[in-house]
Amino acid sequence: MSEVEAAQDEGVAAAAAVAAAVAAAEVAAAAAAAAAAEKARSRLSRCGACNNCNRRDCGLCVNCVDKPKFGGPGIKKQACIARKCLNMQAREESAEGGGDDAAQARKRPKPAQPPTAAPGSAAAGDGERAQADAVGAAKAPRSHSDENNSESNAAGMDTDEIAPGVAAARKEHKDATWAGNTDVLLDYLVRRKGRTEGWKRLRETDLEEGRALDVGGDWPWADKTALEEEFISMNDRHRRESNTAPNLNALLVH
DNA sequence: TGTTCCGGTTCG
DNA sequence: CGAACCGGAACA
Ligand SMILES: [Zn+2]
Ligand SMILES: [Zn+2]
Repeated sequence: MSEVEAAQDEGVAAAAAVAAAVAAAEVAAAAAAAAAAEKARSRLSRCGACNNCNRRDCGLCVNCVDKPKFGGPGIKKQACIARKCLNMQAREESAEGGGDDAAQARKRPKPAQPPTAAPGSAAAGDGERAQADAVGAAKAPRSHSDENNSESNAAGMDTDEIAPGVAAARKEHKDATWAGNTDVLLDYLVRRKGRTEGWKRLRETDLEEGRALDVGGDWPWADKTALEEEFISMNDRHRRESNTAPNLNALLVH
């Protein structure tokens, strides 16, 4: 083989390689564009079917405690750690023609009602342990010095009759929820990394001495802290991978 | 209106 | 690079 011939072969090979590279690049670019376009619309939302989706707000994790509903400042804005969906689904783009399926029923969380019956009574119990008072949830534990409570009900007696046991149970229920709130909030404040701004603002306004009451609920987790840790990492891992892996069925814990 | 909480951005 | 923040659409 002459040197000229060898050089020609090399040239041909190089040209072919370039062509192949260009083609591959085009494919990759197209894929990237498609992926980017996909990412733009279509968020993921909770499946509504997994264990966590069917849980109620625990009211104790850092994410719950952050919620205004629980007296938090709403800085983190994340789902309850115990409720973080384990199988996020692509949001179905709009409603398909005609009557849609039963996907609607399992969208939003259970209201998480306060006790409707005094503990020990017939209607109490059966998995109705968790707290989370969403009804008439007062604002922050101590909203800015503002009190406007005037009884203006001159119409006489009201027909609203709540059994004394229930009223007491509700109050206790709520007190317990709020008590844990401040503790967890404070704990998180000293334990967290990074940012300062949001919570700094909180510190000078809402934070105050918390009465430690400790919620006496029987949670499914034995060691609250350990499980919380587990869920936090799961949460983040899921979040990170959700770009490429919309379905993480492997994480289902049925 | 208030709540949920994803996902992108920014901070450490 | 992971943790924290927060804009803001979807929902109730
Ligand atoms: Zn929670
Ligand atoms: Zn789910």
